[in-house]
Amino acid sequence: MADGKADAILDAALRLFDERTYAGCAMPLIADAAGVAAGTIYRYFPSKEALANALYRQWKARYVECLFADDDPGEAPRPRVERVWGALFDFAGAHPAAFSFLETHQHAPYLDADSRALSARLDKLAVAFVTSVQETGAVRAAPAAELIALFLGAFTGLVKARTAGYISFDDSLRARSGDAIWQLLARPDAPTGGHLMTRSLPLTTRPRR
Amino acid sequence: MADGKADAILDAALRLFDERTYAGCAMPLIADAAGVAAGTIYRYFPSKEALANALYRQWKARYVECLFADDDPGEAPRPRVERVWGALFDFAGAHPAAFSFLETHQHAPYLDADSRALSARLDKLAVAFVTSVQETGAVRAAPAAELIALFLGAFTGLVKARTAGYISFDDSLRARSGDAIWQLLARPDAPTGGHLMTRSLPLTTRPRR
Amino acid sequence: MADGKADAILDAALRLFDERTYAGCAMPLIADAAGVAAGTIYRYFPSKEALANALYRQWKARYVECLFADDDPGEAPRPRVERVWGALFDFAGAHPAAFSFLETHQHAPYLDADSRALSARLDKLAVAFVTSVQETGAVRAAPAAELIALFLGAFTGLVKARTAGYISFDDSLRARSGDAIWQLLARPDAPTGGHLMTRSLPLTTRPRR
Amino acid sequence: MADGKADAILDAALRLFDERTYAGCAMPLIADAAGVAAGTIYRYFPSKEALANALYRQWKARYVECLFADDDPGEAPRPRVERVWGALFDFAGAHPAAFSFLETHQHAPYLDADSRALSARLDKLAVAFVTSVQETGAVRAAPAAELIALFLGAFTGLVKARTAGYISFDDSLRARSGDAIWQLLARPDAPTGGHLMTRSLPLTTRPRR
DNA sequence: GATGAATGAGGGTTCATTCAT
DNA sequence: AATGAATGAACCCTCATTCAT
Repeated sequence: MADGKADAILDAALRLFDERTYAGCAMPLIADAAGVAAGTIYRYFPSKEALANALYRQWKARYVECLFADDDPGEAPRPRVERVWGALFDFAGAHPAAFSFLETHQHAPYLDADSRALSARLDKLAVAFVTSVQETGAVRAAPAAELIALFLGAFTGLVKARTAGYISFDDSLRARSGDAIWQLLARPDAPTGGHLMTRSLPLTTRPRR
Repeated sequence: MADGKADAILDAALRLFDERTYAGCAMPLIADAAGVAAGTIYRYFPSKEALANALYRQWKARYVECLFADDDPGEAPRPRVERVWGALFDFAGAHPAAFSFLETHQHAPYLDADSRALSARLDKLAVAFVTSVQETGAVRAAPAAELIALFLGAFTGLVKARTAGYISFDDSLRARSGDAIWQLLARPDAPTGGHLMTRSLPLTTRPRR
Repeated sequence: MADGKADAILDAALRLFDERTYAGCAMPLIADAAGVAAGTIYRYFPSKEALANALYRQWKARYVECLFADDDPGEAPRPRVERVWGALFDFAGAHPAAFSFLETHQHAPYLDADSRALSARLDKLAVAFVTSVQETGAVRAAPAAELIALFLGAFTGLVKARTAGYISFDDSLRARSGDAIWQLLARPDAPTGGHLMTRSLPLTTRPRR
Repeated sequence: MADGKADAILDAALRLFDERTYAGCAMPLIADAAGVAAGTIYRYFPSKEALANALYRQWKARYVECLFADDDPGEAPRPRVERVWGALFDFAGAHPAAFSFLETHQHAPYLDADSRALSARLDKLAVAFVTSVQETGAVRAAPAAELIALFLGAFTGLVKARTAGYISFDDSLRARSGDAIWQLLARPDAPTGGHLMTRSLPLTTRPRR
């Protein structure tokens, strides 16, 4: 995972910031974990704050990139939602510390304007996605922020449970939780149907009221 | 909320630990926020770590206490689930910082054995609750830890969204999200029914396979 | 010389900044010399830079205050000049490190606006003094800055020679150097005269050419 | 001024040591200013201290060399003094940073025995010069160190005033200040005479008392 | 020879904790 | 009991120096 020194430092920082919080881990600790001297960090990052921002941006960018990468607005809502859920699984499965770090440090005081801008961009994409699936009528009419909070919060819960050792990420979890989260989002009185049907019958899904 | 000095200190610490993390806030800062001198904290708590543990235990105990306080194992699953969801709403609505603190600092390295024991006790209660509602057949057959993670994670998502100013806690949110979370937990092919029916038809809910 | 801790710190800093330059002496060194812990300095001064500025201002103010304190514009030029020379002697005799510090750190990059303003104020007073004594015709018609440079530079030379152990400050030095400096300043073809005579018999002293 | 790399390094170090003090400037800064890599300095100078000493010695040697280069003990005191004053002007005019560096770092703690020896040699030459001109009776009978301090201090004052932008070095300054400094040194009651006469009448200049 | 990345001791500064008041 | 000045270890960061390239 770590090729150059900068990467080794970023990797070590990611793990330690996630485990011990930003303020809770000393630069020499990160240096040790990265296998470099304390001073070396400063050849790559001008300060601890800059390191944390670089870290945040790096992962947030990857996160944004893969989250809606395969989304197809022409598809039916359920597969779209499950695809995003699957993308979360893929991302957090491969980079649990990164996912956790991004969630935990969402509004950290040391994040600079660029980092916040990136975060805001993701927020907008998420709102656009939710609004888009809501427009089909298959998804609850709640405020987008609310559904995002439930959806993302639920997934974050899984990641934390995994980190705590309570559960493990596998295909069965992915399938079960994907179904569960769809039920959470689905308009209760809408014809939900199975995977196969949803795709073929989007037009029949009409809100009753 | 703050009666004696100890309470003032605990209140200040709660807010600041939640806002700035444990390592990110200095004792004099807590003292200032509590309106006492730095040295005074040490008359009530032997150390910063002890203060954090006292804080954690105080709120975790209240949390545990109110979470399943009104649970009635004889009731139907849906109202039982919604009652717990409502208890979360009540608790987090009244003490958002406390809820957030408990969630964030769940596995903090400074928590001592007693704090962890308390945490484990809540975990057990939660597992027992989930197992209990699963036994009726109305709730998904997933591992309890998984459902707890989704359920609690989703609620935590709401609290964070509220803190970020994206949503606000009100009755409509409570109703909407209560319904959504039930759908997340409910056995997909079970007769979900309305609130009133759920209670009367638990026995008919049979898994297909 | 040092009463409270702040004074002890200022005294230690004065001596060490003078001996080893600002960048050349570490805060713990100052703390040791002041007989306090390193952290204690920061209860009185927010930073090393602030300490240096406080030091500069403290002494510059005293310096300005005593330099022209006894100057009487109605007096004859020579006694006025010698009074200032005497004031320098008194000040530098009592506080050699302070005088040296003020001279050496005159344009130090860490001096803030207030410190520079104080310095500029002294410069103006000096120019006003020189201009005033020049107006009598008894002092060279050179630019004020030039005469000040020579005058103050000569005195600084004495202080450095004293610090190096080459000379010692006593009444005979004061008298000799006071006379010498007057000769440096005096208009060459002006009636110089002795101390007593200067005032009453200027006209009898005729240059040969 | 910079031929090889060593010279470039010395030139950069001279300017920076003078501007920011020895402890106040980092080796990479000097390297940058010299247009070489940090490590390259160590191919020419074993350490920062050694670099500073080399610098000090280089300039002190040139300084000593040119200060009394044209002195002719057979000449009259006034022209001899003014020649030295002129040599100072030439040296400091051509190398203001060098002059300033030599004066400021006179007793710097990092100077080694050789550097101090060189400094002592100059001191001796200066004392010899002063003693020599005093013997003619045309110069004050004060201790040589005292006259040197006044003389050199006055000149240093001019250099500092120039650096600060208060004055500029030109022929009129040289003439005016040369006259002034002679008046400072001249025996008050001795026949001072003009330039031309002084030279022809050294033997007649007898102290009266 | 020259480079500049890497080192780690030491710099300025903060902060958990103590203790005289 | 309460204070807050004082402490010094530990923090983030700099920099003289080294060494693989």
